[in-house]
Amino acid sequence: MIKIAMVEDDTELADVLTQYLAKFNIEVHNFEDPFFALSDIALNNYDLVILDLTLPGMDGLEVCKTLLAKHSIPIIISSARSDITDKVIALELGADDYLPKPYDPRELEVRIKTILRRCSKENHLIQEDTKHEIFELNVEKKEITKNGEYLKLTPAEYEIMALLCRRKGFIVTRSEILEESSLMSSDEESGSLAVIINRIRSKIEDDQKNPKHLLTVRGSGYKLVE
Amino acid sequence: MIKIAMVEDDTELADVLTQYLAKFNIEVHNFEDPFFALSDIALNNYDLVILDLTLPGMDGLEVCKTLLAKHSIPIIISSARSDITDKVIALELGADDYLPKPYDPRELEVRIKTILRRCSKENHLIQEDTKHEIFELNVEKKEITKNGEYLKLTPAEYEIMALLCRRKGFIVTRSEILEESSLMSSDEESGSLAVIINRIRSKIEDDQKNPKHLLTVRGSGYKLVE
DNA sequence: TTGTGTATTAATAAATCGTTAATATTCAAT
DNA sequence: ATTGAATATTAACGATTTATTAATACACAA
Repeated sequence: MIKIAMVEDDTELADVLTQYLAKFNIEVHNFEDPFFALSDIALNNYDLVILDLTLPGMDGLEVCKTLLAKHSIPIIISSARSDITDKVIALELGADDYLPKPYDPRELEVRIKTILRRCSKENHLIQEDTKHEIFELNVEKKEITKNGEYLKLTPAEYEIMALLCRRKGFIVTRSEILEESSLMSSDEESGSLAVIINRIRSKIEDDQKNPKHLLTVRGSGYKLVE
Repeated sequence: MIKIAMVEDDTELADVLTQYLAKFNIEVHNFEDPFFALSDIALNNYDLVILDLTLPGMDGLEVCKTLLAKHSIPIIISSARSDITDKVIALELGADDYLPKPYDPRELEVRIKTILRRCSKENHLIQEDTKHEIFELNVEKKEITKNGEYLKLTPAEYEIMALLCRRKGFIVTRSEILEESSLMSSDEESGSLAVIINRIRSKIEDDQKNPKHLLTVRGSGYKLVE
């Protein structure tokens, strides 16, 4: 479970993001008030902070500075201010990423994962006890590996597999897959999905007839387990 | 035993919820009068507050504000007001969840459990003395484990087992099971239930002939014990 | 335009799972 | 102990969901 502190005054946006990220096993606590956020971050162990720069009453960059000074927690800056210097300043200060609004929640999810991966790699301690993941998704490279070995997937296969990877361990419904995948017709009744799932299995399962990783949850959807 | 303070002027609804939640080992004390509620909450240790916003005489949001200021108790807001701003305001204030009326009692039960789990995780102390449960239900993953081991259950088996888990230690009548399970015919006379109970036993009991966990309470129903 | 790679469709097969029914067992009341 | 009602067991059935396969349509790049 990834735990994130978000500092965002647009509660509606915060709500959307919270719900979206929950699907990917990311728990979001939002704070409208940056001071309250700062004190809570001091108390609880968050994995990451998402900080909106356009806050009322306080300059977001100040919050960022304080955070960096007091904690060694990864920070993603999000801002509607088109001012390019903000980005530069934030990154100079030591923020880990900058995401101009508006952005796609999926984009945010990817960045979060990327940053956490990077940070945990920097942390030798954590690197040690990081369990060996069988399936690894590299969004930048558009690559999925199984035990380090590159899986040759077609675009649609990749999209489905990537979604399953991101939601590893959790059920993904058929309609969620169809909605997410731009490459496939969203027709629920079409058999395409089953066909592609089948092809993925032939590529990732040792015994295709007895899947150990890509499981079907009858009546619900599919689920990738390690 | 989970102890909840409910502030709800619709006593009929309060009654229904109280009875429903009692089945899941949740004790509800209802207060029609918010001021009386506030004083009682100060005196007794409740685990959570369910607060109706549409109260007569006093603005529910004021109650919410007072609660948050004086206690660190989780709050679920419930309201018939369709006004979206209420939700936003409540969550901004620091309420933990918002449930628009009318809602399914089952929905409420799930939210209560979720919030308490989340809050107890934040509390390091409580996290320590959490006892090791044999059977664990993960609603999101649609997964039930026994001593950490995944139980492979069919949909109907899962539904029944999930209900038994949620009411762990208490008797669940046959008709309650049949009502709850959408997958099974609600025909009381059908023998299906017995068959499925039997199949569950074969999966969770060490000695199926002498069940230690899924017990039948002759004349009443079934009961899951650890 | 052509060819290769890929998604879709459709038709069939297979697996899954709740139901039924027939029989056995258990338990409590008399 | 005997009886009757409640529950358990087992196997077979059939409806539904999912998998498989092959044929077809489509898109994109050479």
